[in-house]
Amino acid sequence: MTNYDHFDNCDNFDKKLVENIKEKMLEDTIIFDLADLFKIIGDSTRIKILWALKDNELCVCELSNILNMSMSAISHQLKTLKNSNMVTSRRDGKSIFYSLCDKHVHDLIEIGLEHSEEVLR
Amino acid sequence: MTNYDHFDNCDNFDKKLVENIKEKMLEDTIIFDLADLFKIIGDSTRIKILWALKDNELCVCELSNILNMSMSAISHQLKTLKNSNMVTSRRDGKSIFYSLCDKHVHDLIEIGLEHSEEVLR
DNA sequence: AACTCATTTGAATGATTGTTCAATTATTCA
DNA sequence: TGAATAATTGAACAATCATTCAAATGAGTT
Repeated sequence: MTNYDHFDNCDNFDKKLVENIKEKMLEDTIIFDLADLFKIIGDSTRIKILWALKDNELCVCELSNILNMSMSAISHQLKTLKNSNMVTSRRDGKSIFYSLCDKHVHDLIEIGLEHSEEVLR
Repeated sequence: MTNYDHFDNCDNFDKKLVENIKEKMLEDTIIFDLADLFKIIGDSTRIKILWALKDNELCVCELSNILNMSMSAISHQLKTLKNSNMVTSRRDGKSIFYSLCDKHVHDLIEIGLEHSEEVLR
């Protein structure tokens, strides 16, 4: 556990400000959860899947056709999305239908869309 | 350019629905920009940096102390944040002060925080 | 000018990740 | 039961990425 305390001595180092910011820093568990959340939607394939599932439930075969990707690739990504509680599935005969778990998931993408133009210039 | 058209023939394949979703799919450029945006804030170090810069401008030395990481690591991350137009810098003497480029950046993290508890169970 | 301070840079490393491929499971239908 | 369909799985591969280390830069100081 390295402690980089040899870096607390630059000329303008504002000890009070730094301590204040340290106190107000988010807890590590929260930060890691938050990073994980953004990591999940930080992939174009997964964004497409979530966008396709916006108003419909779809089977792997249909998603594979919509994204023009192999069913295996889609299935792997659906598993990731399921592990993050973003999609659920239900079996109907031979097919398995996926749908959004939570409206929050879609909201986040919408909000990202609104901000992306402005943030990324 | 593989075309996975051998996947458009499962029993329940809803051709109309699939075509409809394809039409409403986001443009690729938009999806990639959006994925890039989420990718950038999908890292705990960068989230901490952005959170620390919420209300203050800070130099690399201070950030290095707040995150307890080497200045080199911080500097590398600041560079990616700068390339994504999320932070700016200004030199003052020997130090270089970084600050948030845009309120949208911080908004996105706040929104992610609100949603993360509900999305991630 | 030489010296220190604050930061940046580039190469190297280990870790993670998205997709492919081949094999496997689970269900339906004949 | 056996064949066909729909989806999942795990290993393998290449690509990307965060951090470290050592060296280099640029600004202030003496």
